[in-house]
Amino acid sequence: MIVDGKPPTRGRPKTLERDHVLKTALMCYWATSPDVAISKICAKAGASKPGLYREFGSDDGLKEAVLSVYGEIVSTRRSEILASEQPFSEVLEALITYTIQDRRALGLPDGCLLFAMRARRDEFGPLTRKKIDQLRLDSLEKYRQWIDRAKANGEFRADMSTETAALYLDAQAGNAMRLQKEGISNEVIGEILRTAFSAL
Amino acid sequence: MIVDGKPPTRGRPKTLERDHVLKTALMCYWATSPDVAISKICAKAGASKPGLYREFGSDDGLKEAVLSVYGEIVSTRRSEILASEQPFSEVLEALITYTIQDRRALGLPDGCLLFAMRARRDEFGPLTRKKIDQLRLDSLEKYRQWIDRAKANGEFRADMSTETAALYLDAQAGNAMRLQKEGISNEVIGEILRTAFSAL
DNA sequence: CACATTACGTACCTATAGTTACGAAATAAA
DNA sequence: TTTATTTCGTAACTATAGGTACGTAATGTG
Repeated sequence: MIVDGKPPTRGRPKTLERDHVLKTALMCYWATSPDVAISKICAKAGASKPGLYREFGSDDGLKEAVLSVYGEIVSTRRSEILASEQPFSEVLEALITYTIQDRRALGLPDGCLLFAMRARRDEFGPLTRKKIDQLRLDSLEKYRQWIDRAKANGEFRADMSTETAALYLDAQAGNAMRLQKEGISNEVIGEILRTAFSAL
Repeated sequence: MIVDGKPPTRGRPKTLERDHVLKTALMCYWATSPDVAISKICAKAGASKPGLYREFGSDDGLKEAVLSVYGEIVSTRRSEILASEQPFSEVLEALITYTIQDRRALGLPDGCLLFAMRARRDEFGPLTRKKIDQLRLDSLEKYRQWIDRAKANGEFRADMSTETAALYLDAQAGNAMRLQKEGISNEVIGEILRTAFSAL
């Protein structure tokens, strides 16, 4: 069988749609919890269990792959916002807007899968744990760079360490996502975020 | 067998130490996660499984009972702090001191069991869910009362609704407990709390 | 003493989790 | 067509979860 420019390969052609499975698992984890059983994901994705294991190796491997996809999306968007050359306060406002967007209207679950999984880090396998840690470090690093730039511009108080400020921003974002998952309205969450950011 | 002032009762005397089991379960849940299996709690407490089920009815019942104990302790201490007649800012500082106390030095696990369980509310049975909701409502109510008193004294900005302020305080406390569980130092957490509270 | 009563805990039950053995199916190469 | 190769998915396996049936032990009562 010839597909695209790939050279023809021997053996039975693969039919498992990796991306579809990943997206299915992502939505399952995100909408409910990362506890969702592999069997359920298989059923929802219309894939067989051995197929999943061939592709991802294990439950741990699947979760790692899902987090890679999810982390890529979230991290990309955040980088775009933080890399902006706008004034500090406007970037803050953009962060708020992004955070409290109406996910339901976009067909997305409330809350943030990454924060949900971070809260249960120790329950996962080594691959997932490593991915969680990496995404967290990446996130903090992006915040740090942004804050350091703001400090250089005199837009950020010098009496707060960059590290603490990054932790603060990350914590407030996590807060917002948890409140959203608990059903608090986005307006109130916005008010809370603005209050928290007004301290910077 | 005659114990205390209780009238003698027929049948084999009960040997299961309810309080000991509750404390054991509490520490298990708190130190790791509320996922800890009943069998493990039995082993740690030196009790039999049927004994546990006779006493608490189910996994759900045990978790509810544990939350009752834990909630009572936490809520009592918070009430003491919030009921103080000290100035608003000093009560805030007392809240911070209480929040970032060195739990390890007291032989207690880091973090807060209640916040940990709230994050996973939907995974529990009806009794536990109800208890979680009740404790959360109690907590918010205490914050509201305190804020309203502060407003009456002119110690709190009038442009923020009491409801939102209560949510804000509760959210910051939850944040602190999660950061503590993640291993962030209490000094940094204190700095973050002071920053968050400085916005009020 | 025998009896009614209550709690005890061993040894099981059922359901479900993650995981895989293995024979069948589908392809390219010989 | 046959063979080598690769993937397929049914039907298992093992471990562990929450939960309980039931015979036994320990008490007060008559």
